[in-house]
Amino acid sequence: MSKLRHSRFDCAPGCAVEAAISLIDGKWKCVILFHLTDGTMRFSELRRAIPGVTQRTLTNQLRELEADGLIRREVFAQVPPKVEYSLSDLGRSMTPVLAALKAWGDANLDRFAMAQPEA
Amino acid sequence: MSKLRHSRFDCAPGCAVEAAISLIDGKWKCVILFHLTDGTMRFSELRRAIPGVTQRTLTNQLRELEADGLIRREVFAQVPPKVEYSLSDLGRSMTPVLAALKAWGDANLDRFAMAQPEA
DNA sequence: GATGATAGTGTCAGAAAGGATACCGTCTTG
DNA sequence: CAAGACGGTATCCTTTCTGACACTATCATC
Repeated sequence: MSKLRHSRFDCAPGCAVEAAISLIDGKWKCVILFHLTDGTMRFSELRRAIPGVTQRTLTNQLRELEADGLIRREVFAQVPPKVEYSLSDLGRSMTPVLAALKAWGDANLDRFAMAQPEA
Repeated sequence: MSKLRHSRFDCAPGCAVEAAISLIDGKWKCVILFHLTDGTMRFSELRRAIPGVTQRTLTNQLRELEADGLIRREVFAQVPPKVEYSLSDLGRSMTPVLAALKAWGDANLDRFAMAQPEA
């Protein structure tokens, strides 16, 4: 469980990469995280920012991210309910990963861009 | 059957990230990619290297990785069949992403203690 | 003749993820 | 009074992923 001893990638069961992936595995999680890197957002803001995700799914993903300690959830007990989501320190530490993923995506998106519907 | 597997990458800045994630999303894909960073491997080698994955699942994951252009598959038409898998250039370009994931995992694995009963 | 190694494929089945839809309570606005 | 915004829940459903298991073909070996 301590650090993997090889400098090269090690893929034993329970490897660190798998663990990291498991946290951002989810159809919308990385999108959520990305939006939150810009700053705090309310639930409805996220919903509008990510068209195509249903309330239920968004809630689920947020709950999982929260359970994994990647985001913080602040509830304001006021009459029109207000809930703010923001990155935790742990979530912010994920930024390099997201950056690497984004860099890769940006560099290679065109390769398979044709294989998708126009939408 | 290799196209609509990936969700649409049309929208936000997070889409590139989503695209990248979708390629390594799969229970064993990053494990496979890691093993292949060491060099070419045969099917049975991978199978032995990754205990816990079934033949069928391994085949599926390899097929998807191949369909996504991350790995190359070379079939040698000889009597005991021989198939070698190796990273493609695209697959190798994913290395920084895997490295970032591994770095994050190494740094944070202890935080959330996804303790695996690993030797 | 039987068995094993190789690299799969085919079928079945369960789990999990995600989507559709409806509903909740409160308050404000029309 | 009714509708809408807010941040969800609850229920149902479908798709997808993954595992278990059996089966194939060829050749070498026992």
